Amino acid sequence: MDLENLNEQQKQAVMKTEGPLLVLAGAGSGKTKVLTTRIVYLIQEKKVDPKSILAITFTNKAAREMKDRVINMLGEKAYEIQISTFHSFGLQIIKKYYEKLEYKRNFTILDSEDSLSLIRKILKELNIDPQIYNPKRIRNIISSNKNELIDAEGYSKFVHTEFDKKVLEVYKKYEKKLIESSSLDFDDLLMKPIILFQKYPEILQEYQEKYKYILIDEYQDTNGAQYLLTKMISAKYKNICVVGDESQSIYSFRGANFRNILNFEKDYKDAEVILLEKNYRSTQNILNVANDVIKNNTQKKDKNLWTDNEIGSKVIYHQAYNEKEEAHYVVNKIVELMDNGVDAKDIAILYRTNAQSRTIEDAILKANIPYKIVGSVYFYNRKEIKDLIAYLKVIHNEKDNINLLRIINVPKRGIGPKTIEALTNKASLYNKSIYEIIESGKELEFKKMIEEIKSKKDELTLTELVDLVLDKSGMKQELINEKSIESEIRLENLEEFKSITREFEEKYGIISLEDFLYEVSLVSDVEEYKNNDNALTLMTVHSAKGLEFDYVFIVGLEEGIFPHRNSSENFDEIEEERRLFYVAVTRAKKKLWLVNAKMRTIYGMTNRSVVSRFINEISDKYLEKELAEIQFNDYSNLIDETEDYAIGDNVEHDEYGPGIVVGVDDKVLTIAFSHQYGIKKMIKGHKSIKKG
DNA sequence: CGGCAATGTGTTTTT
DNA sequence: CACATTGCCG
Repeated sequence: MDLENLNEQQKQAVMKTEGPLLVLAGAGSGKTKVLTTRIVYLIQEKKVDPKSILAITFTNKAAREMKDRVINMLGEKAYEIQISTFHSFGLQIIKKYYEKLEYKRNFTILDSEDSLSLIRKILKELNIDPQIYNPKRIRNIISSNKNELIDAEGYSKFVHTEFDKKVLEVYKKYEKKLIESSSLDFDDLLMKPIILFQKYPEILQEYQEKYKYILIDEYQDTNGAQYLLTKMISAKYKNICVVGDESQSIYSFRGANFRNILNFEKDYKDAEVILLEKNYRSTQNILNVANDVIKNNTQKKDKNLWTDNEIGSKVIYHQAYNEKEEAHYVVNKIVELMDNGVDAKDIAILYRTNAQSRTIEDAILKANIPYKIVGSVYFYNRKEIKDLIAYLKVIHNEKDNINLLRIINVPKRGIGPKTIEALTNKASLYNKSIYEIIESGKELEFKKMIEEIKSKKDELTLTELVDLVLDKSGMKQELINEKSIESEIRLENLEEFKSITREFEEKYGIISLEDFLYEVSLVSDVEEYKNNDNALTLMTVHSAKGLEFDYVFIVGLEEGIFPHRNSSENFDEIEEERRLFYVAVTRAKKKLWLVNAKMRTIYGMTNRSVVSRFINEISDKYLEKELAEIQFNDYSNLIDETEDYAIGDNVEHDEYGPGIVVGVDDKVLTIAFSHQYGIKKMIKGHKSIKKG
């Protein structure tokens, strides 16, 4: 087999098939190529049975990409390789051994929003004030414990404060309710297989024997459960190859532990380590910027990206006057690029928080550039879609109280909070599901409706079933009656959903409701089904991981935004923000712009911003700085240079009303406005301020 | 029970 | 500012 198009390190990583191997793959160093070539090498050269290879990724997208590439290289045989995400792998195990885990065959997978409503419900039942015990926070605590394999019982050992005590109470009830409703949350998909393996060593052995060769992508993002799961399965043959880059670990807030990668050599004594430092993606200038910043992190392996690519133009650092001008600047540059023949799809605007997309979107709309915003509103998170799926889930598993409560009064059928409370109480009194104890009233009509659909479901295709649900539930009619733009969009989304079910049917032939629900539960983004048209991409840096673009704009490089204010206190969190910045920079192939604004309005408050520390960490020799005070003419007439101020002057602001000057410096006034606006800094002589 | 006004809250999010 | 959630009243 031909390995000639690989570099020396890549070749080593492919050929070292036996024993533990750690591949530290810098951004753009050909990681996926190594992984896929390695799989092919195992099969073709080492005559390994495709069935004994397990390759694990984090996203469906990555799994699919790997699969496609391997299919291209291997053909038919590739279908026998187990290439899947952590969660779908976990699900497969649970599907096989659900009985040993006390689950019914028709268990439900709850998404994070479902978990949250379950927690809200539990708080209510336990009479715990959600103001003090924030449901989201509690969910996160429970989730991170599960990711570290700490169940409620285990958590009881960590209880110190009153707060912990309440969390424990909720956690216990949460566990109980999941079992009662035969439901699993996302974390269970990883945790339950481990519990299964611990309880039944013979089952673990079966998996150890089956998967003699294991590959894990993005190892820096593994959490405790994922780490242990793969460790257990690889324990016998120890042919485990992990690929990752600790400098790209950006999900620690979700339990990812990049120390898993740093500790790999300790975990596997005879591990070999291969560094992939040659970058095939970016210009030297871009890499220099990335290296300059990331070297300020203390927790990392030494690694220095280099490239044979050209030096390229310097990275532009542009400071705009405010966020509108920031957007204006970026859009102008993009128009320029496109005038010079660049395709919109080769350009991306990256930001730290979704909220930043608005201003940019406005500017893009004015310039009439085709664009797409990735990941802000997930298709499956839209209300009407979630409602429809909730119906399907209840039809599949009537014990699923969470989804039942979601739709019992959707569309409105006169079942209000009182009735719901009564039903909930009765259900817990008799230790039955809500569905079971329904015997009268409007809710009985609801139950009969579900029963009717259930009785017909076996004769229908999935798409027909969806139609029946939309019809019988009244969801469709409600939207038709509403006749608003909003309801039109919702109806369209439901149609879109049917096109997805149709696609499933084309792909798999007859697909059961069960399989469809499992699949849908593990796929959160419909973009994955959609074609990539030629559009400019707007997205958060997090969503940009793993992608690349010729031209990249990173905006909002200000203290408080990037790095984010919630992370600026804590050392570890700042390092994570820095890794995030590193990820952002290394997305760019040809040219990179770093952009920020001097003034920014957040939550309706305008404040002067401080340049992001990451900008200051970059050596001047790689940067071309454009520190525009006022970039565009239409702003210059707002400044009146003749006005002079002193401390104590009374002023009147267009928006904030009366204020008193409390500070004057060269160009900037500090003004105290009424308390709802607070103290603000403004450019001296700005037309929005008048002496009063 | 359902609709509307008041109030509060505010990162990132592979599954 | 923009959105979600809560609380009150018809």
